[in-house]
Amino acid sequence: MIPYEPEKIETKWQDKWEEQKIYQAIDGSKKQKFYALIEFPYPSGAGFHVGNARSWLAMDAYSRKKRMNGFNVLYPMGWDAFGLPAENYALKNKLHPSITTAQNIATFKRQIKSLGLSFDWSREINTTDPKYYKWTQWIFLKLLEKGLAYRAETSVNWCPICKTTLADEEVLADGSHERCGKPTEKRFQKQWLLKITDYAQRLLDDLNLVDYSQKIRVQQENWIGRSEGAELKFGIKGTESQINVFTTRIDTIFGASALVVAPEHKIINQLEDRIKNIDEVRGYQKKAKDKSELERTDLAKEKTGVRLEGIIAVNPFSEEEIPVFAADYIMESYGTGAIMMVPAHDNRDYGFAQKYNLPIKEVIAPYWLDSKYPPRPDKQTEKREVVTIIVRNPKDKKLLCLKWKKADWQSFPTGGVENDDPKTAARRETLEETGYKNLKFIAQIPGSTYVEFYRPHKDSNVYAHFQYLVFELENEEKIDIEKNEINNHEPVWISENEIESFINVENQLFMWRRFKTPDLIYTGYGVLIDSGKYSGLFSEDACNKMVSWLQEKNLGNATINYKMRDWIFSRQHYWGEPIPVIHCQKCGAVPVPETDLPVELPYVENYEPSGTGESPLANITDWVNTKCPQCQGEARRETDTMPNWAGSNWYFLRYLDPDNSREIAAKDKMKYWMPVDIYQGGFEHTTLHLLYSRFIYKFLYDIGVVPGPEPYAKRRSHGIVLGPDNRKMSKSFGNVVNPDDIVKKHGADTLRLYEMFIGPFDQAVSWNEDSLQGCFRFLNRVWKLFQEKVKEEETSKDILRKLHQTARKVGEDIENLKFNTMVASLMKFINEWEKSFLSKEDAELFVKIIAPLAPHLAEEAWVEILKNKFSVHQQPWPKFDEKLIIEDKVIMVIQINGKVRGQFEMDNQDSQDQAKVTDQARKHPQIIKYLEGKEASKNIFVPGKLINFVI
RNA sequence: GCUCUCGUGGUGGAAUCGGUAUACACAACAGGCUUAGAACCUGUGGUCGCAAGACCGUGUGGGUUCGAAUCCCACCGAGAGCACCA
Repeated sequence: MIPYEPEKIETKWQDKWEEQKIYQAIDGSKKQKFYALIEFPYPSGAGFHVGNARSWLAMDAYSRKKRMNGFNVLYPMGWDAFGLPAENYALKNKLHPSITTAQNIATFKRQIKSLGLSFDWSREINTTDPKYYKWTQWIFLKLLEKGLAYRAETSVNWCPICKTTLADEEVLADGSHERCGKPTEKRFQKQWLLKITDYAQRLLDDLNLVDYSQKIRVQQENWIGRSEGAELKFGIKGTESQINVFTTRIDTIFGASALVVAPEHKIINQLEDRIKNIDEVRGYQKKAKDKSELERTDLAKEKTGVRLEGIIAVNPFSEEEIPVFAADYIMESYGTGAIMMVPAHDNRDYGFAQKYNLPIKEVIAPYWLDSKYPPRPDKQTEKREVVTIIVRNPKDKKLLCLKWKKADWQSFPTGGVENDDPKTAARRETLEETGYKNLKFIAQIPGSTYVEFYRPHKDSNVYAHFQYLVFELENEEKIDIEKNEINNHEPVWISENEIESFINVENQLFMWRRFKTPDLIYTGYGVLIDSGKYSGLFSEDACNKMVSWLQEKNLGNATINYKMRDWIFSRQHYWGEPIPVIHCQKCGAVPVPETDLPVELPYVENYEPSGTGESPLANITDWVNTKCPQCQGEARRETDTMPNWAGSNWYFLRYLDPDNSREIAAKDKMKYWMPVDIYQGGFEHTTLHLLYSRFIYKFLYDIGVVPGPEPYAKRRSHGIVLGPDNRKMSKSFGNVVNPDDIVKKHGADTLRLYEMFIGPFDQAVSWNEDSLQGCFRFLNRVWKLFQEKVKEEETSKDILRKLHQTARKVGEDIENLKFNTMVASLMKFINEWEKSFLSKEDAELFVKIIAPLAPHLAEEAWVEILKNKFSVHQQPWPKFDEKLIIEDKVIMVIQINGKVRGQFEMDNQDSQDQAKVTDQARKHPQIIKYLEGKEASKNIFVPGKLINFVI
């Protein structure tokens, strides 16, 4: 037998695949296309690590299977080579970025080849190639033309170490720079911005057009952060001025005890003369401005503010007069930069109100609890003859009205303490420990599960929690509350519309009383109290009615706000695409004419950031000084460059037509290949690259360049690979695993197998080479089997069935990206194969299903051992035989009251027949003793699986 | 604080329209092969019991169900993302 020596076979086939170009995608083929995309890497100095490789390998297996399925597969690769890390690396190593980048790409390509990845290299792209970035610049010109790129003086994040401005997204939550980890500062500077906010709603809506995993979708939604609310005007007493306020909770307006504006708010300048303590206010403004990002995000920080003395706002609903504050917990950039403060129903407002001694007025009552249970030890419970509880089922929002008379409390079907059952007793004990003595009643709502009392947290409160109801409204018949002599034990469903009339009938708001003590703020929806004519309404209804009223009086309107902000598009760096704009004293910012593209990055010796806020390009006078394209006068080029996201926004289009010098890509090619069928990448790019590129693609769609509204039909993300120490693989931790070492030791196929087997593809996994052995062993065994367990005889029926079952499982698992169970099923199969043998034909089937995973071994077995024609990767994916998969014998399980008590084998056909199964099961020796002298009240039968006797 | 995800043997994990929990692999132990080691092969896998078998068992408590890792509620814990977002 020839031993398995991967180093010998792997390079041999890698060379042959390259030579024969078997992985090239064909433009405009008659075959159905399939575009599989992975995020193209930034070619870093150290080469890539096993974490990077994981998703490429997964998509490689996927692409290989799709090719075998008969698709014309495009699986391309390129280089996202612009950006800060390239520049930093080059600075450190005293080499020009273009040289180091080229070197790094060579390393990456060597590594990629050694893993046997099936990329189509004829379409390789590089974002730093002027022929490529010509089109990055072209897109910018189009954005400029449509008014989606603009310049504005903005507060930007500045990193004093890297001497550059940063996007919000590059600053971590603690205010440090994502790359260097050092604190950042705020600076004001003229910057280019892209109006991604114009696309906010479409970016949100069109998530419906694509298949993204739930996690990605939710994160994008949160990032866009749509919130619906109302904008309304508060008048300032004695002036014509008004303050615009945005709120999502207009239903709480009767509880507003102040207005709070951002320190930068324009009202301060407007009414400067009226503010009696203007010096104090100015001082506060200055202090707020000087605060670093770090201080402003400090959670433990107490809220500060300053009252605008002499300014009184008027609540348009209650006509109450309330003070106005400026505070830095209000963001100028979100909403209107002003809020109404409702301390009783907002945690931040509550903290602020306590500090400044403002009234806390509750206007929303939680409505699902009645205060009767349990009696508060610190308060006299009101005596009432009738108690009503309203419970809202959160699922379908139906409301249940329960009413019973005091006399009947003890007669509830279950639960009264009077007739303690063990569970109730235990509950009462728990309650008594918490300080509630003399408990009289623990009522169980009929049909619901039970009423549980517990201490929620911070041992401040005890409140009652009712488990939700399990009833369904069988018919929607209306119930006349007044007439209905409500049966004390029967629940009565009422619809939400009826609640208002119900309240009127009862006219008893006591039932909304709460358990909470005032130091816990209730921020949810509820029933309005102390809110004038809106009292008694539910929050949702109240919001609608209040907005209508505002519209009528022309005081406000329903509005929508987004958290997402415009995208700062300037960088003060050398290693990026120059922004194609010329600044002329006469004409202003003039776009470079399309015919002059690309604006090439000049070669320059000294490319260190200037640190003044200007890019190093500013020093190259003969490049900077130019003529204005409009007036031909003296002018200067824009010296800022684009962020590294610019080149990656649209790269997937360039793969379709990488050498096109007339357009981004030919229309027919885009029409054929787009959209990307599956886009696989890291979860960390969900709100950056993924959202940005969707925006740019939509823009290109609007100007008629691309054929559809969404670039990626399907997006999945993979879990990151952590180092053996469970930390993120990073050079600074020294836990980076280089695939080269593993390839050298065990071969590429072992690495490929292991990366898939290590754990669920979408979850984070830590690298642990213990089970790498198992994968190597597996391949050795497969190798041995091909040589020793392939015979010129027909495969036994049993093993053939298992082979076809495995083929089905492998195919399904690849489609569902469940690579770990795919490997497991292959391993399971060879455990069977070892006990038997396969015919040559069936061995070939096995080679095909293992080919996407272990392409080298499969090719060697296909060509050299089984003597077939090159290449296994161009064979059709095997069809499993439905009939062969069906087992003829099945194991039936016998349960008594749901517990497994025995099992027996029977014919698959008979196992579908309840009578036959019951009959056989009754005769089973383990079962007889259970059934003796007893009658099974019913039995549950699951065809082909089990029978359950209920005694 | 908010949003999302997750919690199963010594370990990575499998099983979710509710139906035999622990597939597959690693490690460990025992045995075989071997001068020896490596490699390879076989066996074992919660507790009690000689055994048949019984009982426990998927973070905790409760519920629904003939039957729950899976569905519902609460709690505890871990991870990720966002964060003074009105």
